[in-house]
Amino acid sequence: MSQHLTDLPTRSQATAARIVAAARGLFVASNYADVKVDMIARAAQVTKGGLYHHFASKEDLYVSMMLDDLDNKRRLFGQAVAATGSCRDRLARLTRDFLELPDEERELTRLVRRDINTFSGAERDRLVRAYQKALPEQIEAIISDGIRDGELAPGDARVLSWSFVALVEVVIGRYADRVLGSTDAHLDYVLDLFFKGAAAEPTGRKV
Amino acid sequence: MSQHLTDLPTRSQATAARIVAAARGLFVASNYADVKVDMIARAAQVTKGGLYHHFASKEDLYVSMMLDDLDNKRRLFGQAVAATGSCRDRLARLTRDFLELPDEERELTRLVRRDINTFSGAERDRLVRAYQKALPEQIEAIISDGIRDGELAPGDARVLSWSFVALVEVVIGRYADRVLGSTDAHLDYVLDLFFKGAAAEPTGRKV
DNA sequence: GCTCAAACCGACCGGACAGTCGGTAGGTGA
DNA sequence: TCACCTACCGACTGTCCGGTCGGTTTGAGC
Repeated sequence: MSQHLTDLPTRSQATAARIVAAARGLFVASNYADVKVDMIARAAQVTKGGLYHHFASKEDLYVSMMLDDLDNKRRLFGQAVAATGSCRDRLARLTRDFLELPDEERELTRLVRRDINTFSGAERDRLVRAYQKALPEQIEAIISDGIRDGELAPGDARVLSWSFVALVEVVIGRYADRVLGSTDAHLDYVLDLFFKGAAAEPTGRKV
Repeated sequence: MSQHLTDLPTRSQATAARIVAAARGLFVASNYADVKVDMIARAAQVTKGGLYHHFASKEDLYVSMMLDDLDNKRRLFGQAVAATGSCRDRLARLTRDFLELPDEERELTRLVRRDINTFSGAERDRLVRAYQKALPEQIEAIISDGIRDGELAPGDARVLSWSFVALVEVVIGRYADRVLGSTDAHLDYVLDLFFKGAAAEPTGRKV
């Protein structure tokens, strides 16, 4: 190994990375069952045998790909959690970081919810846990602070964080993405709706 | 045909209905690919041959099942659209009608979004159109009225309606369902969040 | 330039599963 | 009771695809 003292990628690592990249593109475009191992291999310029030299199974490849990505996202969004400022500002930062991701990486987030029923037992749990650590839990942390500081009305932080995630997913949908235009418009829509609601003017009436 | 002057179900119709009912239960529990035709047949007390006597293909069975159900929902939610009253009241009625549906029928709504990528071309479009007619379009109609009457702030009614649907889907999730308890609590959560937002108090500040 | 291991190849295997087809059962009308 | 038609049966088939395995290539170290 000429590379044993550096962290330049070895040939093996480069091939594995090529396979993962090819898999990402295909899995984003179609669901788990419709992506064939042969397609991934061809897209990655490897044969099936070569692919299986690096990954134990199709499921292993999928899970590796997702866990890598979710760990990156966890680190990325962790910055917003660690940031100082109002709850709204920190949520804005996190959401902006998300919206400015390359299309493919942003779309990957949908996959967990789309394909999660495909897996069973241990692998499924690993995926769910990684997803929760990357997104809902970090948003929940910010929202909990918001509630504690009186910026948000008291409520279940986890349900609120899932609601927030759901709203973000709406604005990255095909139609909403087109209607809203700029990233700033997306951001304003989500934050305004989440904080102030859709009513025409602040209603002060008792419930 | 002894039944030709009545609308009592014939033996054939009864069997077809049994198959559809069995398919519903199984498709709600697992995704399209994981439900085998043999399982549906067994659950419906028919053989595979019998099943294929009534439906041209697995896809045909799935689509028939969904179109039937979506048409029922379209009629059900149409009542809220036709109702008089404030935008909030009509949305509340529609949402309550939805939340009070039997579990299985409520869950069916998720399937469209879950399995839609499984199909291609014509069948896919039919499903999407039926779904849009049943849910987003009817909500959009109510929301458009709300904007026109000044009850809601100006905005894209379709994006708002999808946001509303997304919030409803959150509260029927496992965790939120448990935390919120009663149907009324679900309803209040969704409507308050959608209309007034999550902020602690009505903010009057200029944007 | 020889050696050995890791990387890679691709024809093949075997199980799963949607769909078929030749046949039987049951009921209806003449 | 006979003729006929629809409903239903279930063993079988063809295909698709994840995974395997005996082999070849590559290149690092000596």
